[in-house]
Amino acid sequence: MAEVAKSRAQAFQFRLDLSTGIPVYRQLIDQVHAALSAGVLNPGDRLPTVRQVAVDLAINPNTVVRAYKELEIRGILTTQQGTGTFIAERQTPAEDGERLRKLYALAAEVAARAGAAGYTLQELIERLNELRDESPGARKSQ
Amino acid sequence: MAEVAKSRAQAFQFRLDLSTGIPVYRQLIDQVHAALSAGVLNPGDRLPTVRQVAVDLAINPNTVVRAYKELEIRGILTTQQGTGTFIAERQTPAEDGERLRKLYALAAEVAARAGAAGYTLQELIERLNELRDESPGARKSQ
DNA sequence: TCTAGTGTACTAGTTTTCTAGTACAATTCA
DNA sequence: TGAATTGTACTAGAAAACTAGTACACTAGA
Repeated sequence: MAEVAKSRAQAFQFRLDLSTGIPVYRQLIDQVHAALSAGVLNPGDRLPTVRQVAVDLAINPNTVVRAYKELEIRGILTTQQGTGTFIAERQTPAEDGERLRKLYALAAEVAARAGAAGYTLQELIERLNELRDESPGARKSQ
Repeated sequence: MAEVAKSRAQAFQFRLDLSTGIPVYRQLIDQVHAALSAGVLNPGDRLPTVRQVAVDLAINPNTVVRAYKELEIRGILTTQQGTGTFIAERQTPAEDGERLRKLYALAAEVAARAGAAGYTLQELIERLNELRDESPGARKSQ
């Protein structure tokens, strides 16, 4: 028994809302993003195993894999076959990982809010584009 | 021959980029939005007819209809069977005004938060664009 | 080595999305 | 009224998205 996994941040659990029509794998991704921005998950934390999530939510392991894989591609987490899945220590070594990670989290949250309020992402993006064009002051101080 | 349509803002034309993988109907919607924000299209302007667009772009009339219909639902344009499709005089007829105002408020708040966190609006917009392209579904209630 | 626990790969079925085919209905104008 | 022009409705097929079934491979620990 991996007591490490048990004693640490194993508390994290996924939820599922089938009434929204939002794909399961995307809900998982969003929840990881949200947990990251909320500080519930931190670098090095272990995520529940593919099978564990599959059993808990009564879904197929591959659906969990898909979510984990996308997050891994973005550098959000790392997977180690036979060991487990963990929040990456450094999200994106390319640039300032922390900064980019927060930007992702912010974008995800914004997207979720817009959707919940009945707006398409496209609509929001257009308004933001207008704002950007209107007030160059909102840009990086130059 | 409707010389009215000919002499007025009939200049507007749709384009199509099949290499992007973005659905045709969506490209049409985006182009109307872009033309509106760019001032190329203005309230009262007539859009090319469903059939005209279908012929020009070698697509099915119903694909054009779908784009026009979504824009109509949002109050962007009005259609009149047997007459044509026009940019709505008032983009925000009463109740839609409330909706748009809230969108503006949301956009403003988002912009403020991004700025406070040290991101440019451009950065956020780019991430949102990625999110949009990743999940074009999200299913807006119809 | 052996076993338990982990992620992975391949394939397939179902659902949703997107586009098309075809016929119908409303409007305008001579 | 009747023809031409416009948008609309219904149906269906192809493609993509999403999830599932099943077997395999890697890792850690006894």
